Amino acid sequence: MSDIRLRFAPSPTGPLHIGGARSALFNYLYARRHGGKFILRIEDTDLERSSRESEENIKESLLWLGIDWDEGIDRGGDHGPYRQTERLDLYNRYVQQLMDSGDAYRCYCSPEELETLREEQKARSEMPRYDGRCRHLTPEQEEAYRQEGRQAVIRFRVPEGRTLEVDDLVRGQVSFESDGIGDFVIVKSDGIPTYNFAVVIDDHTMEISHVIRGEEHLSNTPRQLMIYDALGLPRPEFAHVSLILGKDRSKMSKRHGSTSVVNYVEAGFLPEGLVNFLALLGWSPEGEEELFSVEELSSMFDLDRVAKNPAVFDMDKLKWINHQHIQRRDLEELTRLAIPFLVRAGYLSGEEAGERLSWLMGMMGIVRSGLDCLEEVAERAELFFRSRPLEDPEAKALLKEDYIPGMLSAFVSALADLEILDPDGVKAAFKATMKKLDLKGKQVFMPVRVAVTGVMSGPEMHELIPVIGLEGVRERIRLNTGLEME
RNA sequence: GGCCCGUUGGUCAAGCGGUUAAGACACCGCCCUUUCACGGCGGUAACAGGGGUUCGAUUCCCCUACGGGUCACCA
Repeated sequence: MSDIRLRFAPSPTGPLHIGGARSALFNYLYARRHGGKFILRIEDTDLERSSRESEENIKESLLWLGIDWDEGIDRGGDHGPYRQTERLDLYNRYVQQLMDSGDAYRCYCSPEELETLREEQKARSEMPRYDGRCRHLTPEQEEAYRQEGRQAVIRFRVPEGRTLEVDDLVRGQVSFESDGIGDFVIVKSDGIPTYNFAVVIDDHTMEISHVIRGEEHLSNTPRQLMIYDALGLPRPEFAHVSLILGKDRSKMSKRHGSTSVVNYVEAGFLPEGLVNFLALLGWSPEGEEELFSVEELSSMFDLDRVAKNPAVFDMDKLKWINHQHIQRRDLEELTRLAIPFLVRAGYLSGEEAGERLSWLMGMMGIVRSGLDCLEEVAERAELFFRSRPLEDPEAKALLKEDYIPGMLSAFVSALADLEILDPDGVKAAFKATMKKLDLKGKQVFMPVRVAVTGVMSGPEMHELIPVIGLEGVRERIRLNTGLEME
């Protein structure tokens, strides 16, 4: 039995962010790789911003990505509850311990007073931080504040002159001076612990062995280290992964476009494509291969190949990787995944889709090579469902020649004569038409394409025609040229 | 501003004292294709700057510059 335990601990304050997804993925992959457990904990101590809706979104997104958890919310386990607001009693015990040892104290400063303090410090161009004015209140002073109706917070008493060191699994030795850190709040005035405190208690009581998280938490680490030390608790291993940046090299945020996992679900990316891309953002495999399934990643991933430098989110590469995974997916599965997009485009109804599955598979087999994501199927598949009205002047010009009606008619009857309408048959029909009327390929291929599809480009005609069928061909020619085909 | 982290082609990224400095995406070219894509082949393109250490630095150390993160009763 392995004692490797990792966790993903999001705050349910919005949909799962792409950076959060990568953190979750790294934790998950590390746990899988080393035969450990992966736990999902919800950090909802921010009552204002937390919502069940966000929690649901996060869970859904994780499951969509294929990142399932062994323990935690909805799964149970021996270390619950897994939602911080349900663990308040537990935190209180540790707070009491810190109060008893003198490592924590009550502070009665009002938000306004603290704001004024910060302003003053800024004006003197000092670092804004709590000055410790409530550090040594007498019981009488405390009582007086309470009489005023003031609500206390509990602050951690930061020791002076201490050097805090982390041996970070990706960044190496990193040290901080405690003198640069002011006494910070561990319990808010409403009695709810703050992140920096709760995370320590939770990671300890849940026996988390490795904390893999974003670099934005690196500067929080010394605070957490001091709490571990004050409580006499063993520290987990830490690994801080660098941030994912937007095109302008600042932390990826809303203004960079699609930042939540649901955005990619909606655009029709495949979970394995997004996972593959995310894994490659900040981590690199040993060989030159870049396309992997989650299972493969699970057997390869490790922290020693995680990069220290931040990575810019490259949409082009995501598309390419997703394109590759689209080509690898089972055709029927891919077709089923594409159906919602076809329905949304108005090409067919959900019921029809079920009845025409094999036909749809035939179509997908042709268009999939051009897809970076499923959303694009709406455009790519359009000509299988309807002919665009003939608008392109260049295309129109092609149908003006005198020989066109005869040629089309000959071609359609050649198609009609076929025993089976398959790619080879269509090729034969093209040949027969050219031979019969003594025409060159140039006079036949493009005009037929335009007459049938209304546009100058698209899949090979010998692939397209068997799928739309003889009637489809007749109908489209009638639509685009007004000619009736026998 | 203090503290912390980082800096190899446009982007991801290998490299862990001696290499013609990989590979991928993007881009460009050619081929395939009587179309557009797909696909195949090839090409352009990088060690931020300055000091050390060393026989030798992309690699180790220091400084500078630049980028980012963080300094909340948010996580």
